[in-house]
Amino acid sequence: MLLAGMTDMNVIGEAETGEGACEKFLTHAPDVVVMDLNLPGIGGLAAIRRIVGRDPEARILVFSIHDEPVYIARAIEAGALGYISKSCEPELLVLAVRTVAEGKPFLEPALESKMAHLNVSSQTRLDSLTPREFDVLCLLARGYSTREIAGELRLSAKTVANYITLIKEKLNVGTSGELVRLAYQSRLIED
Amino acid sequence: MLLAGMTDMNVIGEAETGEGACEKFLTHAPDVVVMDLNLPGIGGLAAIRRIVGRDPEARILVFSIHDEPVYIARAIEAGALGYISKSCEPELLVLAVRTVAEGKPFLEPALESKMAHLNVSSQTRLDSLTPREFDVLCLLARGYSTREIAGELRLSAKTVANYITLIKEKLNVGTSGELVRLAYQSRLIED
DNA sequence: CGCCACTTCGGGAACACTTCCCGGGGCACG
DNA sequence: CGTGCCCCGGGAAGTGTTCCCGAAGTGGCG
Repeated sequence: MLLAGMTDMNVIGEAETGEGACEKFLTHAPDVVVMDLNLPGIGGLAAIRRIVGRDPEARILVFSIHDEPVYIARAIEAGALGYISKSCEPELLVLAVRTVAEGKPFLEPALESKMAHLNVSSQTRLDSLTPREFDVLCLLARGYSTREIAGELRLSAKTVANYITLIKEKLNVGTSGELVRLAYQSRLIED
Repeated sequence: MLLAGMTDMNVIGEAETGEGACEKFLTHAPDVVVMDLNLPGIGGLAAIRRIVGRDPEARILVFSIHDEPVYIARAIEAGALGYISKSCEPELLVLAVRTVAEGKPFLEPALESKMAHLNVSSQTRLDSLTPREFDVLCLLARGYSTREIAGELRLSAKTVANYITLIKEKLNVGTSGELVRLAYQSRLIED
């Protein structure tokens, strides 16, 4: 509603899944995309990568409840231009949309400070993961089974299983339980 | 050192494992046992049950870094007489030891209030677990593998696997990852 | 441009684990 | 003294993981 009230902009559509967002982007070619990270699992991040893959000029603003550095870093790596949290002031959202629409990066000030003194220790290890491995870890940490992750990311269960093995190796843990622990400690997950 | 300074008491020994504590108790028959919950995995709780099983009159004071109601409830259920956290005042520890030595229950005042308005919602489900199932869950949540749990609890890996299946059923989850999540949400685990 | 490294994706086979069903022993309660 | 629950584990079948492999795509670099 807030965005619809911006008279100089048109709301082109909404999507409930990463795939949907990607398709809508291709058909409508909007000036700016406001992306939620956690609609279909981690689909958000994957959708950003896919959109940017098709159109490197795409202007994507992430609008997420996650305000953890890990996610911000991943979103920017994926190709997002801006990032603000859902708890921000409405005016800030409007400003962010305008800024990103102009092709300029925008990071919510409150988050900027978080990024500055981010917990390097807990992040260094997660940094060694490739984007795709990170996607898998996110879902795994939420309690998804190998098969569910495969469905969510449109992969073969086989591939997911292989990824999980790789992740365990990289993070130097033996069980999926430890991965979930690590995810919690790295603030990949709320509550 | 603090305890050794109590002139009216003798420090009989220390144990590094649940088994060790149990043996030492049987050979020395001390007036009071100061038990750490998390020395050998969850061995603490199991050790309490074992000691109390041999000597229902055993006076056990739990001295733990865990100050969550779930643990306090489990420890008391296991047969502990007192419970104080490691963050308490030294004098309080001395008082607790004396109180328990007299066969009277002792609960650290700060923890008492926690117990009063404990998060029932998150606990109700864990309540349906039997003591042994709870032990398994605790270790599982810490990232232990089925086999490691078996080793820690001196059980067959088979039995542990069966327990895990039961736990998943009772808590209504499909994956071990979800169990770890639940454990975090129930404050079974720190960080 | 060719090379190399890395990422993404998945098949196949061997192995490990989970699930389901079962039974025995112990303990408590009416 | 049965009945029910808890604890413990075996056996068989199913499911998942691990390890090894190859193919395709991408990006850097001399």
